[in-house]
Amino acid sequence: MMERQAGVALWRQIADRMRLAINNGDFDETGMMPPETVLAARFGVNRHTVRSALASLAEEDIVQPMQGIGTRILRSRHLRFPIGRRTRLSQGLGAQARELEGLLLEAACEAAPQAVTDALTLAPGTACVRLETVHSADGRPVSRSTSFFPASRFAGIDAAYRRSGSITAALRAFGVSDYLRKSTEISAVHAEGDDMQRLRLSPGAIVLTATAVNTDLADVPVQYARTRFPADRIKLTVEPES
Amino acid sequence: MMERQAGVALWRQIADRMRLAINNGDFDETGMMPPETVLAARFGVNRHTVRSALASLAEEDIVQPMQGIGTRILRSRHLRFPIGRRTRLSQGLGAQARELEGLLLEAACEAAPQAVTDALTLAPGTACVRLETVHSADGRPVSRSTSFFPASRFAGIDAAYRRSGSITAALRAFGVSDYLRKSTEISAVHAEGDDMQRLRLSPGAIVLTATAVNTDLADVPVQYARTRFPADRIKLTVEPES
DNA sequence: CGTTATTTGTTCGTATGTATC
DNA sequence: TGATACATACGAACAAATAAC
Repeated sequence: MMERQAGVALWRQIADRMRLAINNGDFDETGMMPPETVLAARFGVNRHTVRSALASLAEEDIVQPMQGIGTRILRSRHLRFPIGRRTRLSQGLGAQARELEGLLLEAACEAAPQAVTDALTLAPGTACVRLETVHSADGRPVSRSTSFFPASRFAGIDAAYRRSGSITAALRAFGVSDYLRKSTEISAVHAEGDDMQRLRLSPGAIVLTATAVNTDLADVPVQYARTRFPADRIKLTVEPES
Repeated sequence: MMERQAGVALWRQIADRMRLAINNGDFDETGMMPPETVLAARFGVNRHTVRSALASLAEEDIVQPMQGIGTRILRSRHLRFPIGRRTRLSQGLGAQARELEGLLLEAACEAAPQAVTDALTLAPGTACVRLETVHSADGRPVSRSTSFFPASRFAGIDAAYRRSGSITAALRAFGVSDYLRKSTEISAVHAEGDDMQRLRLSPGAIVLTATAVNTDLADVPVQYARTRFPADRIKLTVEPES
């Protein structure tokens, strides 16, 4: 039935499937999880194993166990983040959350890695401003970004970002009235280290990674960004649009 | 150092990181993995643990251990699958593999799930033709698709697909000369059941899931498809185009 | 009001897998 | 290779809280 002895604990596999079912709205009628004994029978495992899985979901604030009553579902549903010609981080999630918050974790000016200079068509080792940010929707972290801007043109953009809390506004302060998404590359990996902490994920959680290059209206690259989204909280959508 | 009691065995976490490093081209210069003792030191674990991780990668045909010499890297690099206005499964991967093969696993005509009828703007429970396919590049499975076509318009499209091995050709046989990608939704989950077998993945492996709706030139929905890509073999790219 | 059924919470014990030395 | 410590999974209870009668 379910894979054992594969390097992934049974309780975690079950936690994954339950999280998915919750996000899929499978229990929306009652707002409660089925009883542990029922879940154990459904997955063909011991009740203890189901309890471990539920404890893991409770840790993530997805469910709340209540003795004598059952296990309540606290959160469900994905947010959608649209990727298109004019992709803006804050704007994309705008209507889907009551409160959206951006936080600048770190800013530095340094020689950029080769992947960055290649994408921005800069000479290898060119200095760039690097911004590390996290965005939260209704108190839940939903994205973690690492951005690079050519330092020659955008020195001090970190201060502009700090003032406005917006990349769009910060770029405008440097004369970039508008910018377009040139390319986006999407992959997915298991969460690691800093991302796990910042996005409040448990080990084994999946992050969607979008690597993007933005250009100004003259088609000159202005930003290279790698944004990580928790796959259980965000879906990416691609909308054909001008 | 690395997370314990996390539901994911250390050797699997390390296998994940090594697979990522290999795909990232970190060992391209030599084409060999560093010695086990070096890897053990780098990850801060016992050599046995590294050996378990390497055994797992060998099982996936990613590396090949050779007595007295070292561990050779067999495969690396991602394929890129472009998503755009005119997304075609075979065409997208065309130039990146020597040999591309599509296989029809199953065809059926049945009442479609609600998610499908909603997306295709059909009445709930409308009959659809369902096609289950796998695509392989150079002998490696790279995608697993489930497609739905309204049965009233496309009855027998399975035969057309069987003849041509192409959705584009099969649709053309039904008078759809061209079709466009209306929407795409991307998420990522752990591989399960049938997908694990068909894509030859190990448990805990990540699959990128693209759910798409295609319409004909009159903007009438013709196809609903859910395609699963192994995240360690495929990256999705979003290209703004005409 | 107490009784009963349901449901989560806890404690034993045992066997196997994981990781180190 | 064997010894050791801990995590995982199962099984069989029993305790505690809640709801319905």
